[in-house]
Amino acid sequence: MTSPGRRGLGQFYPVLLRHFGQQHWWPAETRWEVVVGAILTQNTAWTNVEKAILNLRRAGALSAPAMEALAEEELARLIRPSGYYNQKAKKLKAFLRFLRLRHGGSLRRMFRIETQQLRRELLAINGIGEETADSILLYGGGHAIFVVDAYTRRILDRHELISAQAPYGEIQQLFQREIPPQAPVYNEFHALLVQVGKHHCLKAAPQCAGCPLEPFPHRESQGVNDGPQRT
DNA sequence: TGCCAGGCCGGGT
DNA sequence: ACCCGGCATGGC
Repeated sequence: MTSPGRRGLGQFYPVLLRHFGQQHWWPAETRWEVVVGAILTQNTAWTNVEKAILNLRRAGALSAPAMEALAEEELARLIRPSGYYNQKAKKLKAFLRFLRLRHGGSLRRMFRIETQQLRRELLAINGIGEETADSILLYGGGHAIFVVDAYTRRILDRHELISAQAPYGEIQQLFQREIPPQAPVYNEFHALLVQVGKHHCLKAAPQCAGCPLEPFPHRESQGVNDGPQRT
């Protein structure tokens, strides 16, 4: 009978889907935009990324060749609203160089590489860590790999399914063991977790009331101790 | 006003 | 193998 996860997890998905509906992620027009967005959204609110992408579009720089033609300083200026703009301009340039040298500048060719092999290649690029690599793989290339982000960590920690300090790979494997590897499902599931995270399981306050996952076992506070004693 | 947001890197222990 | 400081903007 294969118990569905230790508790929840597998059961979260249908509940969230029913509550929020399809998310239609990643919010981008093209696969190249997915790559750009994945880098720009590192530790940054998506609304700021939207401003940066709008700047790029208005400058006609929202394609790989056009972006690569820009001076790094000019690219940094355009993506300024997304924060860390000097770092991120460098990262975009690093990805562009990788794409051109290693895959002839073609995302279609790049995404034909086997999942784990391509993942290693992406991680070797300076500025691409695990979450960014997996976002590109899943949302850009349709590879069946689960994306773990801060929301995912917080939600699983809140439900005591795994420690928030657990290594990325452990959390990822938890999902990939429980959920059969289908990209559309991984895509939707992660998008739904972000949706939950935006309204509940906040860093500052729990906000458990009204959460669709409220029926599942969880703790209200996030401290190691149970928060302030109520005496 | 301070805290937060869909991380990652490099240097130090 | 961890831990930390740095990177930066815009919204509430």
